[in-house]
Amino acid sequence: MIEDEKLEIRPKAPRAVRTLTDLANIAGVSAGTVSRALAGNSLVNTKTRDRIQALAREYGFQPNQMASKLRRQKTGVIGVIIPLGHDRRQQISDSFFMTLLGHLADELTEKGYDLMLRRVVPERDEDWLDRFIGSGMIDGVIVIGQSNQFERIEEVADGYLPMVVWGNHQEGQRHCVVGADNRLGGRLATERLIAAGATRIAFLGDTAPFEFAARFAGAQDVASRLGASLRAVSTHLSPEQTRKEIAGFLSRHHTEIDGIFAASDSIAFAAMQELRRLRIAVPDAIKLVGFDDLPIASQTIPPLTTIHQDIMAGAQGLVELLLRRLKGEATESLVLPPRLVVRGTA
Amino acid sequence: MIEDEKLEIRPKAPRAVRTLTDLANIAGVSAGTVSRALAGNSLVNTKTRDRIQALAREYGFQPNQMASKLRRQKTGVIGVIIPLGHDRRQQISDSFFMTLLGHLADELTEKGYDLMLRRVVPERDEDWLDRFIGSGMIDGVIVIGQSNQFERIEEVADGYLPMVVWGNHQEGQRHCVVGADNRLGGRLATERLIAAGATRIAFLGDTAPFEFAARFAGAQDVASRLGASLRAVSTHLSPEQTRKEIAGFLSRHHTEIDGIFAASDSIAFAAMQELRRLRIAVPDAIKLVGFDDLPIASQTIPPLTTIHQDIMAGAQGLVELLLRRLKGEATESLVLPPRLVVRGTA
DNA sequence: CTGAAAGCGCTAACAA
DNA sequence: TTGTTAGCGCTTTCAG
Repeated sequence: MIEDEKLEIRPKAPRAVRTLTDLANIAGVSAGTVSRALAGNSLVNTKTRDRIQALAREYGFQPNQMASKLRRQKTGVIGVIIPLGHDRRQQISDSFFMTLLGHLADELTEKGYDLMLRRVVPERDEDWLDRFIGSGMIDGVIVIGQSNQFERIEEVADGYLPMVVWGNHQEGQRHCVVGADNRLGGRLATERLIAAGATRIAFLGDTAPFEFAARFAGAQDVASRLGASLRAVSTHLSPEQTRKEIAGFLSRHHTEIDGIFAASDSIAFAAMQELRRLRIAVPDAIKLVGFDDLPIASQTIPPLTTIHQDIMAGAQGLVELLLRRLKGEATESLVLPPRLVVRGTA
Repeated sequence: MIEDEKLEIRPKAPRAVRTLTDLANIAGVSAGTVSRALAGNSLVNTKTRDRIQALAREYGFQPNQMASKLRRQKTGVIGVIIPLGHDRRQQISDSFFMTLLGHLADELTEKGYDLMLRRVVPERDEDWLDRFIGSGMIDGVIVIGQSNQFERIEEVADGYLPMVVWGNHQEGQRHCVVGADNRLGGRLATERLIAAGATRIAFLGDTAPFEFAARFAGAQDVASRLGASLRAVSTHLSPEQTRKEIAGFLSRHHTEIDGIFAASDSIAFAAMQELRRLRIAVPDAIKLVGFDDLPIASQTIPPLTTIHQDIMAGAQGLVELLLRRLKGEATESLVLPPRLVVRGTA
């Protein structure tokens, strides 16, 4: 008899205690009570609660999240999606977006949410956003960058509240966005170039994405007002391609300009390198201003004059607005003030 | 009567078709059939399958993943966890890790998995890894960086197969790791410094993490063999703190050295900046070699001589090994060859 | 304060 | 080829 019992018990031993019911049996209570105890529910006797929690720790028990999420109809997970729209591989602001992502992870963790990350190529999948939202895996979504998907995002926003987007704010748009005032940033950058003596300015960067378009628009505002000439040199595709296009433009047309407004720091770095290769002095022959203020911006030689974006404030804003939307509030967009950081290139 | 019926039906209308059963009712079949049709199960009649799929599209129906995952006992999600161990804020290789993360996202997506990201401070939560694994939310886990958690990871590896770690390979370790041969990288870097004329070398970086320790060990191998002196200048805590420590060391001791092996490119950049501030010529007075070969490394002035790590190959290796482990295979670790890239600093 | 019971929405035997 | 049925493991009324 004793042997039989052993034989029956053994097979169970290795798999330990996997379910609420397992633990309930050990504790001599019902599954419901265990559930309440583990949730810290005040309806349960303090003693039993402590006892069950101790047991759970002892057996390394953790409730199955899938079951819990299914039952409670919420997941505790926020989706973060990066559309790689106008560009196959990670676009220019890549480094910027990745830093933003890091802060988002910290911020969400602090608020008790998990983060599900997805990178998509919208061209390959029309329903990239609906699919993520409708997957039932996330309670809300943060979109990093509007890419060339402004319209798609607008459509989704009409029927789905818990979504916040990092990007540019357009007059009258329907989706909730957090981002710098790109147009103002463009103005600040261009004013600086002109103040430093530039009169013939080139804007370097893809003008298709709204963020960049706004930066260019800001540059136009100022250039036309202050009588400087401004031309857009639109780059395309991959970072390598961008680099080539910049190199091509500079080698052919550098004599026609005396100032560069780079749509991002990454582009500014590429331009600096090319200017150096061409032995064109920065800022003496050509002034240069970037955008983003990546950590590395202060470490180039000469250090890069650029427009600072507060990434951490951005991440906090995204999360805070999303949490409010999760509660059903319809929030306003948040436009963060950019700041000119004068260093050595203009 | 008719009014009553309306009143009962209305409230349901707005929420459209939310479950398999809803769609089954519309299609006039059973939930089981819908499930099979949507899964592309070949057991279902081609006609009904197409009809149901069309209906699903029409109504924008997507099956609830939580229910599916619970039922199938697998989630289709891979956890990616970044332990911030020896350091509160993102440690030195931050930029490197973030790039790795980007490639991981692409790689996992391609294999049909979703990615759940979590950053943790192990000191605050002893069970950081068990908790993630035991959450029931992920099928497997990729740990980015061993940080100071080598032992913890080893323990977990004993009882949990589907885990792969980015980091350093130690003789006889039990967890499956993917990473560069850091010791070899350290040797290559130091050989280069000495070949460039350095004889008194400083290693800059926190030697606590195994990856960095191995890089330092490689440096020791070479220094002792080739008769160069080598000292470790261990940095700590945050990037800002690191920067201060580097500045402190250099301003006090720069005359005592003629070569620097920086544990990462980020550290190398900080050192370059400080050297420049002190008006110490690189590479004339002090040679400098980094580690990682971040994209920006080629853009500093002078461009950084460094040890190249193939990040994409690393990401692919991590995912491939994990998928094999998911199938029950016990895989070997993967050690990637580092490569010296000679540029302008040594 | 605790137990019993009814599902959350889906999938996979098992029947038909 | 399709329908029926029995849960996956958890939470939460509703009783007691």
